[in-house]
Amino acid sequence: MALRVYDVMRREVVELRPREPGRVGMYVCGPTVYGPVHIGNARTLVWFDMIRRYLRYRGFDVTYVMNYTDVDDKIIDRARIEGTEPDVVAKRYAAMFERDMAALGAQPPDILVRATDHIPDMIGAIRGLIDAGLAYRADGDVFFAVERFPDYGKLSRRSLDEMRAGERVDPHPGKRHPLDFALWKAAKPGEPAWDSPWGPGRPGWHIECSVMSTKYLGMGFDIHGGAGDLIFPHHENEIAQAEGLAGHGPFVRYWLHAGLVQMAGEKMSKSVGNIVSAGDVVAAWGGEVARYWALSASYRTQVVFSEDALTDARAALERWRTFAAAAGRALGAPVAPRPGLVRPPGTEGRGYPARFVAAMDDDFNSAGAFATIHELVRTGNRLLEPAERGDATARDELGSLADDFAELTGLLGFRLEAPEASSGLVAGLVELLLRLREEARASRDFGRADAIRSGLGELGVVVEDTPSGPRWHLSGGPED
RNA sequence: GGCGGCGUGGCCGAGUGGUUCAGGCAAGGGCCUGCAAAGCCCUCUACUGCGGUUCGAUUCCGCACGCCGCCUCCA
Repeated sequence: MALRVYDVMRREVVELRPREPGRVGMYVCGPTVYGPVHIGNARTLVWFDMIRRYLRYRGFDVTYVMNYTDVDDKIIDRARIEGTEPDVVAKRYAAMFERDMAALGAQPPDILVRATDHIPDMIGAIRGLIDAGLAYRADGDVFFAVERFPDYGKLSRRSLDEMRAGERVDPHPGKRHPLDFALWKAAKPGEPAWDSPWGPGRPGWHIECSVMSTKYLGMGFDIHGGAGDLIFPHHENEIAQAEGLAGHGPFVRYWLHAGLVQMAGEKMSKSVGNIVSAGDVVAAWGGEVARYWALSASYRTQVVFSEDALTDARAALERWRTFAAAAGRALGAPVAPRPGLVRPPGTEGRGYPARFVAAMDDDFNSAGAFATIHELVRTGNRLLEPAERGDATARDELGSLADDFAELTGLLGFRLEAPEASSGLVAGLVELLLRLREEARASRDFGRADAIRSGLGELGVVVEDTPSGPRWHLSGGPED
C-alpha cells in the first residue's frame, strides 16, 4: 500500500511519487520572527515535523528545509517600538521559536535558511525575472507582472478577472496591475537595506521562498508545506516566480496545506484580539499535551483551540503514560517511546503497527493512527494482570505490544515521561508518609489514611493502593 | 460577489454503499478496592433537511439550509 497525500494543486489524494525514488525534499514556510509564534503557527509546524518523521519511518531519505523570514515590515515596526535593531528582534524571536518548538517535540529542520543570508540569490532571481519580461521597475521598487505569467492563479484556482472583481482599494501607485506584487522594496530612511541594481532596499516577502527552496532542493522538489492561508497569495506568487524564472514547471510536485486553528469558532487574529502564543500553551499545559492536541486531528482540518480540547488531550495522553508505566512494571523493564525507527519494507502486514501505517499512509490520518494506539493500550491493559501473575503467554504478548507501543509513540514524537520528584528529599518524605499511612490502614484507621492520601493529592502526589502495596507518582503536567 | 472546505451519537473526531465495532473525553451501571485511583466489562438506539440513483445510502448525485476559511499582512 502506497503513501498517499492530498495535493492542493490537484485537489485530490494521490500517491506520493517523489522526483527521485526513496528521497523526499520538503520545504515548509517557517515563521516571520517578529514576535512569539502563536498556537496556530505552532500546530502547522508540529504537523510538518510529524510528516517529516513519518516519511523517514516509511524509509524515505528526507531533506526538510524551513525558513525564517527575518527581514520584513513587521520586524522593522517591532524594532522601532522596542528602540532596537531589526536583527536583534529577529534573533530574539527566532530563539524563542526554537525553544517553543523543542518543547512541542518538533525536531529542527535539516536545513534552516534565513532570508537575510540569501539576498544576493534573490537579487539574481529578480534580475532574471526582469530579463524574462516578467517583472518591471517602478522607481526603486520591482514588481512581478502577474499578467505576464499565464498560469497565475492555478494553485488557488482563481483567475485574474475574478480577483479583479473582488479587488479592494488602495492600489500601489507604481503597479501596472493591482495584483502585481513586490519583488524588491526600496528602503525608506532608517530601514535595513541592501544594495541592488535598483538601489538600496530589501526583498519582498514571496521571493525568498522561491529562491531558497529551489537553491537547496532544486526546481521540481517534492513537498511544499504551509498553512492554508498561504495558498493565496504567498504560494501562488512563489509558483509564478519560480516557474517564471525557470521557464517551465513544476516548481513543486505536491502542495500540502494545514487547516487553520480557530478560537471558539472564529478566526484567530490580531484584530479580534484572540491570539494565544505557543509559549503560553506550553507553559500552561506542557509541550506534550499541546503536541497531542495538535496531532490528534488530521492536519487538513480546521481545529478549534479550547480548554476542553486541551483537557481531552491531557486525559488521553495520561492513559498512554499510565500504560507505559504499568507495562514497564509488569515486564520488569522500562517502556518508553523509541524515536527514530525506520520501518523496513514488507513489515506492514501485521498487528497494530500495520493498522497505524495504513491510517497514516492515507494522507497522514492521525486520528485513525491514534485510535490504533488506544486500542493497543486497551489490549495491553487486559494483559497486565495475567502477565504480573506469571502467565508466560500474556507476558510475551504484552512485551510485543510494549515494543509496538514504544515504536509508535516514539514515531509520534512523544516521550511519556512521568514528572520526576524534584529531589530525593521529596521522594523520601512521600515514602515516609506512605509508611505511616500503611500503619494507619493496618489498624483500620481509614480516616487518617484517607487524610494523608488526600493531603498528598493536593500537593500533586497521586497515591494508588495496589495488592503489592501503595504506589505513588506526581500528577501529569502543569495545571494538574 | 468569486474560490474552497465542512455539517457524524452530550463534546471532540475517524470511516464505510448492506451483515459486529472507529477512537478519545464526559455520563450511568458493574467488577476490583476498607474507600478511592488506575484498569477491565456493559450502556448511552450517530450520521443537517428534501429529492434522486440503487434491491439497499450516513456513504454516490442534485437542491436547500447552516457553519468555516481564503479573496489584504496573516500560519
